[in-house]
Amino acid sequence: MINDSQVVNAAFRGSFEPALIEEINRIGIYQEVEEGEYLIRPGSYIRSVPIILSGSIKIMRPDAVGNEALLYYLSGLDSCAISMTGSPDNKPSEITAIAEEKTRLIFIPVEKVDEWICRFPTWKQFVFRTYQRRFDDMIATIDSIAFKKLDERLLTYLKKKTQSCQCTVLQITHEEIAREMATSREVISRLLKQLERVGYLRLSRNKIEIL
Amino acid sequence: MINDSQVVNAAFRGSFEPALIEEINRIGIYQEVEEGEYLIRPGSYIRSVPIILSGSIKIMRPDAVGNEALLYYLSGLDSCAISMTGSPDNKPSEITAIAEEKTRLIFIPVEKVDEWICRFPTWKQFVFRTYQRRFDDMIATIDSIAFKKLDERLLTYLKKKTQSCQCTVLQITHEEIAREMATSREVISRLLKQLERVGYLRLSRNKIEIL
DNA sequence: GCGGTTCCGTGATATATGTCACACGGGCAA
DNA sequence: TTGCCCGTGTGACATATATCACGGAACCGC
Repeated sequence: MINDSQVVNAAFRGSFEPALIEEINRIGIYQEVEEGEYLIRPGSYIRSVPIILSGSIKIMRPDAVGNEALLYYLSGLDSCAISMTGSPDNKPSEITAIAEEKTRLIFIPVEKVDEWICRFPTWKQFVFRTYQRRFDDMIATIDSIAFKKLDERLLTYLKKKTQSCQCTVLQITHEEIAREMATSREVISRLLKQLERVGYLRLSRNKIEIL
Repeated sequence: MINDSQVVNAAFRGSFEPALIEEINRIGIYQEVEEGEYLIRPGSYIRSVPIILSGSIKIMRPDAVGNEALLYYLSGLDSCAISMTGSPDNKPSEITAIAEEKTRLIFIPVEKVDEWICRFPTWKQFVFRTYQRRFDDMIATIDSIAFKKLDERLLTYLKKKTQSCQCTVLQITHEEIAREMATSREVISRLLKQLERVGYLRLSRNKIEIL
């Protein structure tokens, strides 16, 4: 049985200075979430910032009528930039965060995020790198929605998914893919079937096997 | 004739502490750009961060084959978050920044952006607020591309545009709108005509008058 | 005014995507 | 076994957007 601080130490060693790791251990709140669990819902207030130790989280943007668009995934040692800024105007969140698989993370209160920036150079670096990555992700998302056709988007979606779970068999329904890509189930079914005919993958119930 | 430091002082008074304003005056490089001028092109390296004093800048994302998508606008006291992170890996820019009108700005070298964060609390606030705003903008952009039809997007486009220039007459061609919205000229012409028939605006060459 | 250029309007048509309707099959529970 | 959901496959059709083709209008330099 691994205890929390061991996990934290292992994750951060090499990235952060020892004093910072100690602070994180002291202040941070360790948590494990199961696949499908919600970390953030739109309307909730964000008072602490999650850092992903292992597993992965998907960040989605829901609209008013039940659609959602996938913004980006978070995985090892990433964090959610949106929640970083102490949101001085105290707006509620506009996004949803859902665990893609069993995920371990540690929560840092926003005040600390702020405070550490000046105390620990590696933390400052971390915060900025996180922002940068999220920007790049969002730009990539805009790119693909604005310029690509659905079949191409579906392909990159499948690629990212397999990368993030490190496997070739996805446990997922067409319906769910459709929601994440803000389209309809039938369309995804058809495109997947096409990819199967081409030999790119094999389909079965609740399962997509990439070849 | 107003000199640079007067402009800077006027813009920042109230937002920044005097010592910081003095630093900005000492370090920052003041510049004026005319409408249509490029500030950043994809492929160029960003070594300093612009803060807009007056006027406005649009930030676009070009793709490989000549399309572009509008990411967001910058105006008074905004800054471009993308360029803020000293980009330690030194990647070239992936975006384009173009002046929408005659614009005054001041460039801060990236090292200073970093350094000031710990020296001046209001600067830290400014940097984070900037990130936050850009995130919100990008999410709004994704929202509208993913969920809205073109006619609705066109409407919000026109609204933002009139807001940003503080006027009801837009000097712009259908072609340009089309490029910013990543669609084709004919489509925009048709939709605009529709809006004219409905009495929402009046069209003439190079000009759109909102009613 | 004239010729060229840029912008705009608009029909016809193509394509991509969204929607509806329904059938099939597998699993699962009673 | 029976019946029922859920996920899937697929045809038919609706709609939105893209593309092509053209003509005409406004403007610009001479």
